[in-house]
Amino acid sequence: MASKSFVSTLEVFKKIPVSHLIEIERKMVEKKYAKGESLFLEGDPADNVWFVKEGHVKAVIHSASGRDMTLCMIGSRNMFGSCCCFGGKTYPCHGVAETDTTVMTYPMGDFLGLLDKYPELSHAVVEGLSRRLRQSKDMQTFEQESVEKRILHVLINLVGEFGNTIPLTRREISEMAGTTVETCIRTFSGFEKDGIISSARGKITIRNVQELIDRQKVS
Amino acid sequence: MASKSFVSTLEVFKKIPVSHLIEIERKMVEKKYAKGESLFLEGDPADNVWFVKEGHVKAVIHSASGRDMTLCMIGSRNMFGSCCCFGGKTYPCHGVAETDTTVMTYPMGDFLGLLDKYPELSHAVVEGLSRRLRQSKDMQTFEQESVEKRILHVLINLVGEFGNTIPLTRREISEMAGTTVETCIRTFSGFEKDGIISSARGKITIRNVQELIDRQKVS
DNA sequence: GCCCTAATATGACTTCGATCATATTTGGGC
DNA sequence: GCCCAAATATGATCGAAGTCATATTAGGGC
Repeated sequence: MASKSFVSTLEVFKKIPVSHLIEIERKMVEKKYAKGESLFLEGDPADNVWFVKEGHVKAVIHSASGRDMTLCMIGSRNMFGSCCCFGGKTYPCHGVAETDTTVMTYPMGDFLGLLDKYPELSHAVVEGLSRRLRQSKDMQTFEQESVEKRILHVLINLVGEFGNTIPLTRREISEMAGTTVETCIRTFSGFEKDGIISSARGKITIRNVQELIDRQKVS
Repeated sequence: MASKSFVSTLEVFKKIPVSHLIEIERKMVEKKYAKGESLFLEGDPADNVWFVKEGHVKAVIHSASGRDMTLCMIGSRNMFGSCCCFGGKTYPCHGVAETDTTVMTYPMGDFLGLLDKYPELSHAVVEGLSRRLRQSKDMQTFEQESVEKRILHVLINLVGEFGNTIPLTRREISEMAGTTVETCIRTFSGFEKDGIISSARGKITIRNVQELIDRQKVS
């Protein structure tokens, strides 16, 4: 059973006895989505927590002005849904498969039961939520900075997620940085001219993260 | 004991037996701050959770470009610190007394212990965190909208906090909306001309919240 | 291999809101 | 009551980035 070992690799469950994981496992349902498919829509009843098994999922909001914004990327072995759903009856954003993706779902009601049963899980969830909240606040710090700084910020975060080669297009970066494709492309041209990144179609390679961090600080 | 009744009025503790609250109470320390004083600085060790007894506290970040931004206002009987501190060793923002304020502090380590002991508390905290996270995401939705819409958004939220008369200056609103005082004043002039608000120095009166919501939707 | 769509690229123009400057008003403290 | 600092107000200017238009390139599917 490949999926059994999957559950035990999840950070939130790491302190729960392996024998109990089998029971938890039993209620999980595996689902597959093709790139671009919706896992759930904004406003759908939030009835599951999700775990990414393979691929990447993004949380998108559609603003009144029509421009989409990517709030966050959830990579392999990460949980989502929990971040927004306790106390909320519906998903506050649109979940989209960023790549071909395999996820596991777990019923929200049962998950709340697990929190009572396992204080360690509760701790891990609270920790995860507050980490995301800190991240979110952190993003707000940059939201009034220049587009260039916001893009640098997004890139620096993505290096943590993907390593030095980021498999995303300029459009995707622009949606994460809250700008337009055109502005994003122009900014990247500048970065390439200055030699701090190189890129191919749908792929960005960072030579040295420190250079990005330094550039973010100046003027 | 006035402070004893205070603890029992806190939302997060509402499901905990009153007899246990006395013990919790014992570790709380009351502190008073004058308007403008700092409760903690960004980067201070996050060693306490806080409860507002009287007044208002704001969470501020200082961006690289020097402009301050108010992330949130915490009103009477609300908890803060928890939102950012689990798993984080330091406060990620600057806590400032928005008015003359009385707060109660509770040691972070003991609070984590309480979470294990009282699943109901754990639930309440998780719920609070995810509510704040949803709010935060919600703010991001507006951050790429026009200044007018952002200001309307801030006002609508503040009505929930203060009722129809908001005791804040245009400077304070501008810091919450991520704009300048001048632009904020100009926008308010427009609102007043159209009769959807009236105002005195440091006080904004909303005639009808629905008018704000409607205006937020157009064009 | 070819086609079509999406990604990358670049120019021209416009606009929103920041910035700077300068008044005027007002309430709290002495 | 007077003074002063902060709040409100308004004009003029500038620049970053959005918008629109148009080209070029490259990869995936048949």
